[in-house]
Amino acid sequence: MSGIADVARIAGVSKSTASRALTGGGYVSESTRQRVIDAARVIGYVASPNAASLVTGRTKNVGVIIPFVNRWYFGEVLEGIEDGLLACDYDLTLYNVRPGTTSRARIFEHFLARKRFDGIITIGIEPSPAELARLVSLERPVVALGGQLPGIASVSIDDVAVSRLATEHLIGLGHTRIVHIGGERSDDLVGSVHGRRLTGYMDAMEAAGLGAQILYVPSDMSVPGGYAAGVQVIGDPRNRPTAISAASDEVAVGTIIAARRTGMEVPSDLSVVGVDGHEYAEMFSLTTVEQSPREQGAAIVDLLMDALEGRPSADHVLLHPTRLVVRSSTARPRPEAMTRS
Amino acid sequence: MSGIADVARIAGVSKSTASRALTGGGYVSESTRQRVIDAARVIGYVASPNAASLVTGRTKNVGVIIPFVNRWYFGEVLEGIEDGLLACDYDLTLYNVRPGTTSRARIFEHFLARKRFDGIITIGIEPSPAELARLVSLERPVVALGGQLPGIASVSIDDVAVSRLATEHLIGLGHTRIVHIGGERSDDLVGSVHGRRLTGYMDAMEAAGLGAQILYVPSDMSVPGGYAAGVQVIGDPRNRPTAISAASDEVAVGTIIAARRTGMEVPSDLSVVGVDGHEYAEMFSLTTVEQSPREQGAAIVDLLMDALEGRPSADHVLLHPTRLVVRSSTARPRPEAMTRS
DNA sequence: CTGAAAGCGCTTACAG
DNA sequence: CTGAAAGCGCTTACAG
Repeated sequence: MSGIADVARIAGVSKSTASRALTGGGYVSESTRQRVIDAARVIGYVASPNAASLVTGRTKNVGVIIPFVNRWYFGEVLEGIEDGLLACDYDLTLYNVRPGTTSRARIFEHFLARKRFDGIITIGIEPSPAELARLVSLERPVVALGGQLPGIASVSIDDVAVSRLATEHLIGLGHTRIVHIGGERSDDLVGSVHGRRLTGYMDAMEAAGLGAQILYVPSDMSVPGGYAAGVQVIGDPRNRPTAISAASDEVAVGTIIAARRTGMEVPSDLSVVGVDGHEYAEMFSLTTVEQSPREQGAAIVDLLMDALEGRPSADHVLLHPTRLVVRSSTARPRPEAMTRS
Repeated sequence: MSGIADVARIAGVSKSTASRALTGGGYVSESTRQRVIDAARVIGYVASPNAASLVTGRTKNVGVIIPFVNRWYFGEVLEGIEDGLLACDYDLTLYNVRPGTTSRARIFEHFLARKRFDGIITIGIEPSPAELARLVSLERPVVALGGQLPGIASVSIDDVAVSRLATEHLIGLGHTRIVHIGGERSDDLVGSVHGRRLTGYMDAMEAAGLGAQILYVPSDMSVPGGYAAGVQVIGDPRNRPTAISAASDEVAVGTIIAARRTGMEVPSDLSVVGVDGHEYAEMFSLTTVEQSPREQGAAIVDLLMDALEGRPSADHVLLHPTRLVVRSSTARPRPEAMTRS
């Protein structure tokens, strides 16, 4: 394992000069720089990040705090972040704070305290006050993706608006008996993304004078969750809605699977709309409000880099664009269904 | 930011003693140790990993090289590994070498060379000779999950056997026109998991005297991939098989979705069997050969820890157990279908 | 059982 | 533009 002393010796300069040539700081004559760089390449020299960090105080590493890795949104975002960090020459340390595990406390209290990073990106995390205090105490820039941390720069979509738009799409088609699946009032660790999407649904219903028809069924934000809830909602033939506004595409897909299994046709018997732009959306011809988590991952990296390099960032809270994509999981309700309402 | 000198001062001892008390190495009287620990707690002291690594040569960090984060198997395994490393007090640095990206080369040539880890876990990676040479040149223990690296300790399932078993299950039910979806001959970066599963299918067919009926359709190892391939296979009413042996549950699920969409009933018109034990399996009543990626993640961490602590590991190539779980996506073929064969 | 000293591999003022 | 020296925050022989 060769060190900078070896490079210096081969290039015939001092360690100081070798360091300057390699890191790009300070004056070095072009010819010397070239000689040093060549020497480094010849022996395959790579600076020890530990030693460098010790003196510079920078680690060239970013910590990513994420609740799941195995859900579409989180996986996409994580890959977007990884790409972004790679381009900036940063490593990524993964802190998986799955809700309902004891490891979450351990990570916040023990692992983060090591400060092995120049900054932190949280994804879909709504920290408790104690956790937030921990985060602040690290004295490193923190940026948030898809969660609202007080006083922390963030990137997200407007979760209320997307769900309102999805619901308005159903209302515009003539539906009145619209059930929302996914939402819940209580906000748990994943953040109240589903809570805000429920709000969007309710807003749309009320604005259309359908406040009395508001009905929502809580569900896990996953395909099996949507399936289980869908079976329940569809099961009762007398109170069956004509349309479902799902809190996410995973929930929507689960609902469609449940519908098909029950022998219902989508969209003739039941319209279903989701939110996300999931990779399965096309396969299920799912009408949805699309977001782009990969780009959000890139955007949050940019925001963090601004903070790390002391650049003022354009915006404190960056709202990422979304768009309604109409496919064939939604249609006008059947006439008899409409009159029954 | 307080250092060990502060702890030492408060506890009234030297830095040496403070360090010994905190790291557990060498002799320290019980009372002194307690005083040091208390002092550290009072000021919230956490040793700088950089400084410690610089002298010990250990980073307490593990690099994980993974092609995807967004596929069920990989996500599960990653969470299992994260849990295991957490328990051993190791951080996890993620190296996402998605196939078909330029970042793969950059990671192998640039990022890994920093050696920010005590060891490496590769997941489903079949490195090129050059990449393997890189890995070896790091002079750190490397262990592999689900890929075969020459001379490297590994954990995996018997991919040939699971697929053979799945196919035998179909044959046992009386099927003879069985198509395999997923397999391909060429092996790409993800490793030839699908190649080995194709082999298992062919072995079973040949052993049953059905060699002439062997037929396989390549597909992406994903739900949309299985859907697309399924539509093709099912589309031709004259050559339609009575059963599908899918290379993975994701492919199987995609096939089932395609079948339902085409108006076919599973299993009465078509039996489908998968491999994995995916979280969707139950929702689709999928018969499958179950593996447990989370436990494999734990097992590979154990293997790496053995190597890091100089313990001889029990086994060099550890084959993880699997089991056939019969649900209702498979059944005897219809009589007329059988005679037609 | 404890402390003074050296050193891990770098970078960075500071002189020249 | 270049080099000698100090120091980043720890741990570890080595004496005592």
